Amino acid sequence: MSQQRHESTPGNPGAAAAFPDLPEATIARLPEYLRALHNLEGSDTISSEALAAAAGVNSAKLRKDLSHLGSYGTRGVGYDVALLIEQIEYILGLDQRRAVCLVGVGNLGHALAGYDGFASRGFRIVALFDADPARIGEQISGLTVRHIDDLARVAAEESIAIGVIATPAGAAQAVADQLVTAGVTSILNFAPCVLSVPAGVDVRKVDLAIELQILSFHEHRKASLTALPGGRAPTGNQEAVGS
Amino acid sequence: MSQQRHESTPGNPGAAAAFPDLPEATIARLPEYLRALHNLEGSDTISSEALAAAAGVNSAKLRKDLSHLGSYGTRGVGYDVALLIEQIEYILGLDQRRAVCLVGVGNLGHALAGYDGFASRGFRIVALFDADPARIGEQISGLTVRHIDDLARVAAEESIAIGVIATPAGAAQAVADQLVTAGVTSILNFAPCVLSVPAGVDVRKVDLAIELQILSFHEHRKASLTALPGGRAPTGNQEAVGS
DNA sequence: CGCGATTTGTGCACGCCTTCACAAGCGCCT
DNA sequence: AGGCGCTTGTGAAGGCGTGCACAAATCGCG
Repeated sequence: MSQQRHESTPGNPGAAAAFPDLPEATIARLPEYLRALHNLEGSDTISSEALAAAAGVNSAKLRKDLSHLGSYGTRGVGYDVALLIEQIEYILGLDQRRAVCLVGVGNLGHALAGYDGFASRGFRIVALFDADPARIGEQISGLTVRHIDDLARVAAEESIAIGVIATPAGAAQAVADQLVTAGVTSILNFAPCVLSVPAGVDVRKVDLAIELQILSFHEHRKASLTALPGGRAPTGNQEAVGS
Repeated sequence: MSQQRHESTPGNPGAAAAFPDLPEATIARLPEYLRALHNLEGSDTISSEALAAAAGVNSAKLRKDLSHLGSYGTRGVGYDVALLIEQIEYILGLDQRRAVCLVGVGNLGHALAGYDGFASRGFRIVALFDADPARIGEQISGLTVRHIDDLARVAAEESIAIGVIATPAGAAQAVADQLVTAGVTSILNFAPCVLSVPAGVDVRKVDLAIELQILSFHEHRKASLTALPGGRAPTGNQEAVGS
């Protein structure tokens, strides 16, 4: 897919030693490994074959990914589950339980605010914002919706570095600008539009409709293949987003 | 990230002519081009440079992508907006307004059921299912929540080929099995787990927490770089999921 | 009609990622 | 202590995707 880094990655040998720059593809898989590992707690060690199966990837790929983190496996035995969890969580910075704010408590934002998958995997949603005066003050999952103009103040107080945009597309760029001004340096964008941000700010985009459209393409292709003389039903895919 | 096709792609020259097999990376970008094009309706033609900017990609990449569909541009002029929209929608199979069902109307499923981005981009959510008896009969966005056991019957009646799973992880595999049995051949999975499906069924996964974890990694990296002597603030990323 | 400006379509080279295959290392059992 | 089986870690090859740079083609204008 289409992950890319526009990073210049300047030569920085000191930093490289302290913080190995992992391939982007590897980083995208680490959370998957972590989830699989958490399901395996109780086991002491696990082989690359078993962990790869649990994470839905090739075992060679898994070993290469983990080798980039250092050697946390024992030949003939496997990987130490607890140690590996600790290492991956450290690399991903999850041990800090980062503060996250969410802007836009409409249909989707409402659900995200209550999504317990964030809390259970290393994040704290600490503030909700919206521009609609009618929504200010509303209580959602123990948080009070605040006005977007309070963003800068609250972000500073709570040391918020990550922001989630769940507004309509039309408002997203303005919100992104406000987030950047407030010191946020990572943005997860659910609005279907391209955001323009200064260097040093990371943006990841999730577009729910795009995923369906990709599936629709494969449906269309499957249908046109089976409809043709000599056409064969294709074998299945298992794809993951994010990467 | 980690998009991959486990497709065997058998030699099928007849089908290849009728339905060119596009690179997976290209397919993942087509929806993005389509969205940008819809924002440009009113213009007659558009250059690859302008469209690429609107879609957030490189212009050479855009031209190469579109060239895979055939020649719908005119040198010296640009691409015909209306024609390109029509072509991309055809390739993606969106002109059929595919029926989609959603299983799991909890926190996230509720939001997805009401998400208008699906309807506005070529899909019809025609049925909602849940296993919880307390939820059966509930009205959401004009649809009635039905029991999961009705899935096979409804799927056949409505010709549903795409299913969305928004259940807890523990229930996802069982739901996937039921979807497959009901004839669904494409699944969009929001549950944080790996699904096992037979050949011929496509699965795409969206894990909201994973996206945050990837951002967290970059935050961690940025922090460790700036803290080091000689460390430099890195330049910004703009990444897209999906592909 | 011819020329220049503009934009598409693409050959090519480079780099990243994946996958295979195997050497190196570890533990257990005798 | 030695050997055997198992698993990790990695070298190398191949494939895919990206982006540059340019040739080919079209339009408009004089």
